[in-house]
This record gives sequence, structure tokens and C-alpha cells, in this order.
Amino acid sequence: MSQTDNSDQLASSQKLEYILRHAAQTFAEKGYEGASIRDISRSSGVSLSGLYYYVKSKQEILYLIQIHTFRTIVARLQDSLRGVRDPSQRLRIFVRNHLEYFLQHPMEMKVLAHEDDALEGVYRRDVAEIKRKYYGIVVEIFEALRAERRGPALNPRIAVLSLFGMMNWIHTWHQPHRDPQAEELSNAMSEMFLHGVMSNRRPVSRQLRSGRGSVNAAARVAV
Amino acid sequence: MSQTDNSDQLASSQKLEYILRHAAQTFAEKGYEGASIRDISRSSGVSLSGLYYYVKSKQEILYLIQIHTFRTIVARLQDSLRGVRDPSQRLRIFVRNHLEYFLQHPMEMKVLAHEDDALEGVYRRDVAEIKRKYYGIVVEIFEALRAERRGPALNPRIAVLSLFGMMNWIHTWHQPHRDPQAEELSNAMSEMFLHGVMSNRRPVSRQLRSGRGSVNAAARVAV
DNA sequence: TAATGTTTCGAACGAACGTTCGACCAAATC
DNA sequence: GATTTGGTCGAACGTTCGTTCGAAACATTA
Repeated sequence: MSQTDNSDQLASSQKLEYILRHAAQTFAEKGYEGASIRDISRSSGVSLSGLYYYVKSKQEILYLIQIHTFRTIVARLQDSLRGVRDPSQRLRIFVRNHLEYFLQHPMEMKVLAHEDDALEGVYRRDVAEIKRKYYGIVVEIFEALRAERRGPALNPRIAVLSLFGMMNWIHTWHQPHRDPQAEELSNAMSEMFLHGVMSNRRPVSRQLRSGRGSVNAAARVAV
Repeated sequence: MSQTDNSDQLASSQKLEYILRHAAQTFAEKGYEGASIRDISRSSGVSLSGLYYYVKSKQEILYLIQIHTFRTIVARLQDSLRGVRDPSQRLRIFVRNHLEYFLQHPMEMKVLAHEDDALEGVYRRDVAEIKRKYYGIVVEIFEALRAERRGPALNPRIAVLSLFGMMNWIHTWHQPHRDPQAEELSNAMSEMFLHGVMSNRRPVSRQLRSGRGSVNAAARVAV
């Protein structure tokens, strides 16, 4: 019974997608454990038992949402990256692709970012695999960037995961009517990652003793 | 019955803390909705009904964990910041303080980062208040930094929330035996935020047409 | 020792959970 | 017209959930 509800007269495969859309919204609102199959039934207008014609279990619903979202993102990224060689531009394309999809499918992305541990067994392995692949693409981009620019020997794992952190954290604060959209946001985050917030020439000032005496001089992070 | 279990012979207020520690661990492992009071009872060794002598409801357990953690972090931060005037050093202290507590209390921090929406009513308002206070401190630091260094007019909300994203995302990937500890991590993230990953003088290359033609020239983000 | 207050817990409450089953119905095939 | 097929759903299954309650056990004071 959600909004205009024309779940009938849909081809079978489209009805599964229709169910997954409402499921993603429900999971995004209440979390995977907090949302019940009955919630999904209510929001999609499909009866409780009717859902099990399309889906084997609650876990499978989450799995289908996650795997479909990741596959789409990776495919789009590879498509956008094709033919582009300049590393910093490749990085910008990655950020842009991620955030564009993020803001276009906020429910699915929230489910991706938030329900990392919920899957088990084969479902879990399957999602982990494509996630690792996605991560690998970004690490490659970063390595090329560093090789070209002779940047600091920053641990690539930390750099890349920090960048993912910036981006994925968005689901906790972004308000569409208040905050910038994908273009502005991805420009800002690319700049922040490539240049830093403060890219003045003079080095950031030396560290002094902190109040609790626990913050030491800034040091380059070793690999 | 977890590990060495001396929950008896504890003063009443200490036993509450003892329960909250085990509850935080349980919430961190299974999520707030996924964890049951029975799980907390099992892991703490306190009987199911016995828990309700110390606590009014499941929500209150989550509330007590969150409010205590935030209060401690803010108090430590204000303490560390006292007497330090240089904005970039203040920022480093903030990052260091956040990550130090993060890695020392990973369960509590995971609960903080992950269970943002679970609370309701007064509990929710109370936590939101101190969270806003913490956020405000960081925005002030950033504004001072920008004023001093004449950095780009980067939206402070985006800059600060991105920094929080970098840091809070850690709970999804950090492995204590594999990844750097708080000092190295906070240095890396402070550098990344202040300098950017690539702080070479020559500007990051101009943007060309992207594969899908949707990535435009980098632009400064307006306030 | 009696009386009072603090702390503990087994047993049970009603509600909600994920899942299953068999009956039903409409459209397609014979 | 009879039969099969694809799709739907009400009702119920056994289990687990958060919470309550009254009785014990223990410690403290009178």
C-alpha cells in the first residue's frame, strides 16, 4: 500500500525488482534486523506468503539488493573508466561514479553501507568477492596516481579506505534539499583527497606539545 | 559467563558499568536490533530478569552506552585542546583524540557509529544534543583553520563531515594486528585532510572529457 | 533475633518473528 | 470443457522477543 501501488500487471521479473525496491527502503529505514518480512509485505502491498514465491528467505532479499547494487556500480565504473589514462582523472571519475549512484539510490546504498555483517555463508562470500573487486580497482588507481606524482609513501589501504569512508558516511548526514548534489560533492571530495583541504605551499606548522602530551610530531605514514 | 567472570562482589554502580561493557560488545557484534537481552544476559552472566534491576529497558542500555561514550570523548577533547591556539594543531589533536578513543574502545565506537537511528524520544534528543556539541567544536576548529590559512571556500559542513567519515568508517575495516595504531592512523588522516594525498605544487591536471561524459572540470565548492 | 532494604532469578506473559502449507484463482494449453 | 501452469494469500507452525512479577537470598540496621 505504498504510494501509487501498481504491483499487479507486472511481469514476474519486474515484480521481483519492485519488491526489492520496497525492501531496500524498509531495510534502510529500520535496518536489516529491525525490519520484518511483514514490514516489507506491508510496504510493497504483497502478502506475507506471497513474498516467498519470489524469494527464498529474508537473507536472500538482502543478498539480492546488495549484489545487484554492487554489480551495477562496478559495471558503470568500468564503463566510465574506459579510455581514460590520467590517474587523477580516473580517481575523479571513480568518486563521481560512486557518489552519483549513491545519491540516486540512497536506500540501496544505505543498505550496502550499513548491513555489512548481516549476510552469512554463500551470500556473504559472494558479496565479499565483488566488494573486493571494487576495492581493488580503486587501489590500482591510487597506486598509479602515486607512481606518477611521487606523492608520499602513504599506505594505500589507509588512503583508499579513508576515501571510501568519506563517501559512504554521507548516508548518515546528507539531506537532498540542503546539501550539494553529486557533482559538487564529488568535486569537493576529489579535491580534498588530491589536494587536501589546505594546500598552501608553506608546510603545515610543526607540532608542539599537546595539552595531554600525547600528540606527537607529524610523521609520514610508512607502507 | 564470559571469560573470567567476577560480576559479583562489585559495587552496584560498577556492576552497571560491567553490564554496559558486555552489552556494548554484544551490540557491536550483532547490532542493536539483532542482539537480544538474552544475549546480553548470557555474555554478562547476569540473569535475564536480573538485568532489569540495573536498567529500565533495552533502549536505555543503548542510551547509556552512547551518552557515556560521547561525554567522555568530548571531555577529553576539551581537556587536550586547552591552551592550544594553533588551528592546525588543534585539528590534529581532535583527530588524535577521536582515533585514540576509537581504537581503545572499539565496541563502544562501533555502537556509536552504527546505531544512529535506534534511539527514540528523549533518549534520542539527549544523544543528538551532545553529538551536535561535538560536531560544533570541530566546525569551529575548521573555521579558524580556514581563516588563518586562506584556504579554499570549502563548505565547512562537507569538510568536517567528510573527516568524520574517514574516521568513523574505520570500524568497518580496522584489524588491530594488521593496521596501524592510533598515532600513525591519526597522523595519516590529519595529513590527508590538511595537505591532501598529493600535495605537489603543480596543480592536479585539468579534467578532460570522461568516458561517459559526465565528469566536469573541478570546481571549488561554494559555501 | 527481628525487621528492613538491596540484589538476584525462575517462570511466565502476550506479542512479534521467519517460514510453511494448502486452498484458491485466472490465464494458457490441450 | 477439462487440465495444467503461474501466481496469490489466509491461517497457522514453532520459536524468540522484551518485559514483568513474586519469591527467594543476602546484607544491614535495630
